[in-house]
Amino acid sequence: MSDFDSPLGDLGRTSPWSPIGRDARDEPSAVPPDPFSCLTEVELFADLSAAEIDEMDHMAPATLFRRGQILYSQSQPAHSLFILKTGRVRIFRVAEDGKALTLAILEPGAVFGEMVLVGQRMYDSYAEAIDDALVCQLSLVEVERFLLADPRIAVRVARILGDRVAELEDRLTDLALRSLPSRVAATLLNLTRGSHSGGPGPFARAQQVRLTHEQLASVIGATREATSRVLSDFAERGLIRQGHGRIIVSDPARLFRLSRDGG
Amino acid sequence: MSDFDSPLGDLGRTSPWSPIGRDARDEPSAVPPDPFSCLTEVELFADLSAAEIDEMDHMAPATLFRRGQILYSQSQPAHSLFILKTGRVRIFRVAEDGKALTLAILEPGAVFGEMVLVGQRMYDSYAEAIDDALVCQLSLVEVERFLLADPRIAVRVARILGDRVAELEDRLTDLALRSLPSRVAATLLNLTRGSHSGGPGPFARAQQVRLTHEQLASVIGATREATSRVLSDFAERGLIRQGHGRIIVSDPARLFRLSRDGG
DNA sequence: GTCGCTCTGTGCTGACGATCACAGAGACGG
DNA sequence: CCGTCTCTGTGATCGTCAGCACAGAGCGAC
Repeated sequence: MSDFDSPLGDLGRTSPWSPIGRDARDEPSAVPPDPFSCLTEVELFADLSAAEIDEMDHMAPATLFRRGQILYSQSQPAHSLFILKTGRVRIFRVAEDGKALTLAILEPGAVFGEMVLVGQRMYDSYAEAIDDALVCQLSLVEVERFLLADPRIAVRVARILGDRVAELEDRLTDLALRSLPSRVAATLLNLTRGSHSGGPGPFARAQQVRLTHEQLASVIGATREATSRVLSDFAERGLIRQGHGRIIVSDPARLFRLSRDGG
Repeated sequence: MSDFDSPLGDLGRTSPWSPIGRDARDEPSAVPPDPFSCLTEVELFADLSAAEIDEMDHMAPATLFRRGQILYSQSQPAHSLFILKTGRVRIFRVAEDGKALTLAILEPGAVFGEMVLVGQRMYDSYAEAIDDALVCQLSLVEVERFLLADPRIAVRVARILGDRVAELEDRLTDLALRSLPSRVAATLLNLTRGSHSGGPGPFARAQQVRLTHEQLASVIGATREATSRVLSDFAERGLIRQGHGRIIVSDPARLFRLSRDGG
């Protein structure tokens, strides 16, 4: 029951950052006493009154997922809206051969599972905690009652989806038209600026990307090896600095030029 | 004034299906006497009453764009919502080196330029008439007054954008994880099913894709030559039949298998 | 410390697809 | 019909990146 019934073969655990071998056998711990708000500071709900937020908070239990745990998958699809409180979550898909592509890396304050809001199922996608992550869930029923009825929120949903469309179009053209070095550069810049996700931070922190080469490769759509080679090159040229599991962008301007010149 | 002021170099007209050399120097003809409705049969407006539709129709002048004409571009961005009445339109982007990727091929009944609804500009994207195309335009001001205020419409906008997100995620994973033959197969299937776009037809016509290899290649994110080779192979295997500028899908089932097996 | 792990660097090989370069084949306009 | 265009087929070459294999490097645990 805890194993995937996905069409994936029984590949070794060497498969790069794909979910095989890391199922959710450990029950996510329901966070016991949590009278803290899941909804404040999240842009989606910015229009709600304090009373409304309060009411919804009671319906949104917080759950702690440990690093590596799967929040949902094909075999266990989600029927709720998620709000990421702390930690990071990645959304990804897996091909028949076990290779994975990361669709998004979410920071605190992000809302995901939005597809249930507009009646789509989330095709084949997985969500996994990158760090230990505290997540609030709103069941579909409440979501419909509260959100879709409210025009202000519907507009916000549209805006969020619009942003997502723009981002996906960017990534699609990058993948189709740009060289690997360009995509690495572009992705690094995105991930540093990416801390705008409605998070509580006043503005972007240090230009630091806390990902391994493997994780980054899965966002870019390339192998770990190729990505490592590009990053080493960038480091030699002084564009970035590296340290296990983190990459510091030291010359964003030059990286930006590189991302558009075609590498 | 009629030439692009984009960063594109002056490439020869050999460049594949990119906008160079095909500007909109011919003024689009305003269709003179057109008391016909732009909005009926378009799902976005399904919730409006007959009177409301009538009122909006008066604000949406129809314009005829000839095959090859550009409806908008970076240099001439659009600030309106478009409704495609007849003909086909493609949305595409162009990289610095002149290579283009087609983001969407729109059929009659499609609404585009939706990004203005949610406050984004349409980054770098072009729209071009594939055939002679009749298009209605709603200026941003009216759009805001009528649409965003109406919760029913806001929800529909969200739904359309949600569909678009799902489609883009599919294409992104295909491009990242699948071989060229797989993508060709998947794209052909998408384009035959794609005739559901709210068009007036009772149901999908013949399983026919009216595109040249070049046009298809630009959707897939590959070169014309590579695409041609794959298509020839498919034809030999009896999966499709070909005729200048059109491809008939004769064995969808086998194509579907091919699209998932990795080629 | 020292074992074990993940993370990173790097060489080699091969395959897929881009690129270049034509040649034949339909379509279309006079 | 005949010339011109666009569309398609196909060969040859070349570069990029995937795939594999392994070695060293940092980090945590005990």
